[in-house]
Amino acid sequence: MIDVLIADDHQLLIDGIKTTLDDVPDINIVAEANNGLQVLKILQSKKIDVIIMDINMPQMDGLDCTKAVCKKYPDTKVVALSQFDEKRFVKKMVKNGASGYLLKDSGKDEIVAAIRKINSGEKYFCERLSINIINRELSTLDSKSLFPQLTDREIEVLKLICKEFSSPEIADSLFISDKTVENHRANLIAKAGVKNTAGLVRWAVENDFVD
Amino acid sequence: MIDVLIADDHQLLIDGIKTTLDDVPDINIVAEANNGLQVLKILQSKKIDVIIMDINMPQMDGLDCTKAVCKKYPDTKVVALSQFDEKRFVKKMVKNGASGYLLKDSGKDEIVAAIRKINSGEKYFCERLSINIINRELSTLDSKSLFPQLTDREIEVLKLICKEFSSPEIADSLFISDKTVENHRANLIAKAGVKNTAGLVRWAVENDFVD
DNA sequence: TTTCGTATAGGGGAAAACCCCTATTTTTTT
DNA sequence: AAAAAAATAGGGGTTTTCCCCTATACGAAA
Repeated sequence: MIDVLIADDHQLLIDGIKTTLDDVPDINIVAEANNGLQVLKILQSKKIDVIIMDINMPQMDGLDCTKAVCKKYPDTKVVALSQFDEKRFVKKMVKNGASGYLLKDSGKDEIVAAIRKINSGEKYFCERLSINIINRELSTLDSKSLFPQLTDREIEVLKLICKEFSSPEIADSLFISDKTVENHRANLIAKAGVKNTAGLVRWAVENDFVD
Repeated sequence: MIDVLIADDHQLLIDGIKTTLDDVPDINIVAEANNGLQVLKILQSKKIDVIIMDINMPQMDGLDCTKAVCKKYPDTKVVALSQFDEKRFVKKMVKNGASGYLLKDSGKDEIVAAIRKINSGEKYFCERLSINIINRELSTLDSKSLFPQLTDREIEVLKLICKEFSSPEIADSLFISDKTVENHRANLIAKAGVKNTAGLVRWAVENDFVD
């Protein structure tokens, strides 16, 4: 039996999925939430196998919630549910730990297949993702190897570099030495596999570390 | 009477639009295509007023096709049709000469309004484009003034900067002095309205000067 | 014909980036 | 408790970027 939580701010959609999955014997909808905070609250008391997670939610969205869930409850799998088949969202969700991606107009078979696959530890990406090219990329690689693992501080520095801050300016705004910033910058350049700050910024923009 | 061509690789969507526009007296669907090459072929024999152009198509996509059409047939207007309301796509299509942008889930009224406006030489941008801010930018400005006018040489230098070339390296590969490259770099930074090379690269990526 | 824009190139100097290192403290993981 | 990873910071140097200028040559536009 797979215990599933549905998180979406549209109750209609939750009801729709519940109805759809009503007669599936091995899938059990045991909880629902309308935003990311509710998800975290439910996880404190209930053990959940798979979360069907909308990306756009108030208070705490699916991106941040997925990140939090995958960190605190690594056994709980997340499948993203969205109306957009946008490269950025897909990549971002996978980066945050999601095991799969479904579009909101997916059929019953697809949803059921996704839940089963993901519960068994596999990945599942909706066939109709416009960028099918990245399917293979994403399903073979996991969130750790997809991107070099940047530390929180490195991401912080990277974002400031992309906002045209110089090393001394970053040092001032983070209350650290400019030598430390230069170290972070060098590590970022190495991790991104680029040659200089220009390459780093391009890599950051193309891999959604900005905005 | 407005003669319209629909270009989309999903026949279902073409049929949908045809049905929708069936009873509009002044709009006539006179042709359809499933990719960009077919569009160019049709234009050789038929005079078209407005092309409803999908962005994602096999063989030749909407971006390249729009560029080709606007160059060869300046009287034929193009309205982009896409499921993505992504800044990048919108900007790219406008840059390539499109007169408007519609989302695929637009209503009949919106499609009809767009075709009429665009046929009369105006611009039309779907209200629900998530980045409504740029609506005013785009509808008042044309494709030439949308971006600061970079010279050919500047674009050449810019692309090399984005490819992680340093000024001396660029100088070597273009057979000019590194001082000249530095001048181009400074002019680029000024034209882009950014502070340093990091900002320039980000601006270049976001405005599709790379790749 | 004169002006304007573009491409070219230089001088000179300050700031930043880049590249080696080493090293300590703190946090996380095992 | 020990080991690993992350964050901190420094020394010392080279290269590049950045910011002032000036200046010439050329072609196109006014």
